[in-house]
Amino acid sequence: MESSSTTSGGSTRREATRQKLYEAAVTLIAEQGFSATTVDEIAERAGVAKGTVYYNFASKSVLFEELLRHGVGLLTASLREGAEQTERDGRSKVDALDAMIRAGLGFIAAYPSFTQLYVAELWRTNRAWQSTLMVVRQQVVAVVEGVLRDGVANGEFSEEIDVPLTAAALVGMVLVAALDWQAFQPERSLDDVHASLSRLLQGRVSGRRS
Amino acid sequence: MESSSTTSGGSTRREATRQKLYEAAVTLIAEQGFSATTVDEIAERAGVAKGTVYYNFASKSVLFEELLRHGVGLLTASLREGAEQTERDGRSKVDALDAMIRAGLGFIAAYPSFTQLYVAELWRTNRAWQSTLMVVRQQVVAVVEGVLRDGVANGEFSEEIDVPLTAAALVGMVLVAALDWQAFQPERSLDDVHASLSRLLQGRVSGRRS
DNA sequence: GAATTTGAACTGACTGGTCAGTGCAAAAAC
DNA sequence: GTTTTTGCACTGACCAGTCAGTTCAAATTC
Repeated sequence: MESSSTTSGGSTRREATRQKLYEAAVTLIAEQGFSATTVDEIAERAGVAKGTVYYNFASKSVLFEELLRHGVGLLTASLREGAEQTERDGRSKVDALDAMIRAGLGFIAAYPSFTQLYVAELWRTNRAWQSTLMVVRQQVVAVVEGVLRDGVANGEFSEEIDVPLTAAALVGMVLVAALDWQAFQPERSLDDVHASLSRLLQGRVSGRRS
Repeated sequence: MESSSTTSGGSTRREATRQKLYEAAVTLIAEQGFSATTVDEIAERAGVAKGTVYYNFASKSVLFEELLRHGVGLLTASLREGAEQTERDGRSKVDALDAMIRAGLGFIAAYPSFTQLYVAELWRTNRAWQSTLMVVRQQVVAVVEGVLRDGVANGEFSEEIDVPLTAAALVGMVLVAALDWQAFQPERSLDDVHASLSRLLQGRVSGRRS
């Protein structure tokens, strides 16, 4: 999150340090995983001493949990914003979904490391931060669920759809398609990828017309 | 959990030991990640001495790479089998896709740990087994791409679709939906989940009543 | 307004523990 | 008698977390 350099109360220096640590940690953990990433590495990459990490965060796990929350906050905000724009224009819910897909792709393009890390850690079981993961997952899926539910309510979507499951599937579709895009065909444009997913969403894959 | 001995080669004693090690490693690594899982744990869970691990595999990484290849072999076989069944019946390519989704869900239900591990490790960069990951990803996506290409060729799918990207998105959709199913709503039946994804695939979400 | 004090932020050497991988003699298994 | 497994002691590297000490800007005192 941007830190307004002035504002009262909180020490800005501390906030800046935390931000640097988030940025260092997110890339390292995305590349290597949580356990393979050492606190020394994070400190070095952030350009601070190891002690500073522990001055700002109670432990390596806590740093990770707060990083997760921080990033998911950005993601959900971005999704919601995408959806709300179409809402203001009084467009359909399919358009809202479409806008969210685009917003999701945009976010992932902007923060690929965070997305990598999110996908890699989300379905692990028996870990210290299990509850944080659940919360964080639910926050993302809930945004999509909201739009789906609205669409069902106004008759735009079939009542037969399973809202939670469909929402999860949509999120997965976007996440995985985007990661694949970044990792294996980064030359493609966002519009390109968005168009493909849009087509898939609207069932124009199995329809024969052009 | 349990799996029959894998077809080929008579079960040498060595083969059986390897299998036990795969099974032990897959659950542990799925839960904790590669780095957080120790060789001692794997040996203990497999009911084998640590020396045996190193008698059978050159290193922890090699064990992991071979485990990946082994599992992806099972997955692609299962997907292909699903698709081929509809092919024998001369059904449409949508049906083949549908059958593959079902086969994928079935596989994931049977080997949830492997799927967890696969998703968690697939988009990591800068790791020792990078090349193995690429190969293994391509094998899975290629199966889906094949069906899509066939469908485009016979006019059943629009020529506008981006085959590689759509294939990746479909794989992602199934993987994530299935992991979510297992992790957060395991009481649902396979049929249930399959029906939802099927509906999504065929664009009956945004469509009018069926 | 210069001198002094305060305390939040930061530093990095150090500790106690963990873990991948080795070596090898003896026992099983085939 | 060859292959495979066992058990276990050992090593060297690595790492999370600690803590006594440093820095410095703002607050306080004179």
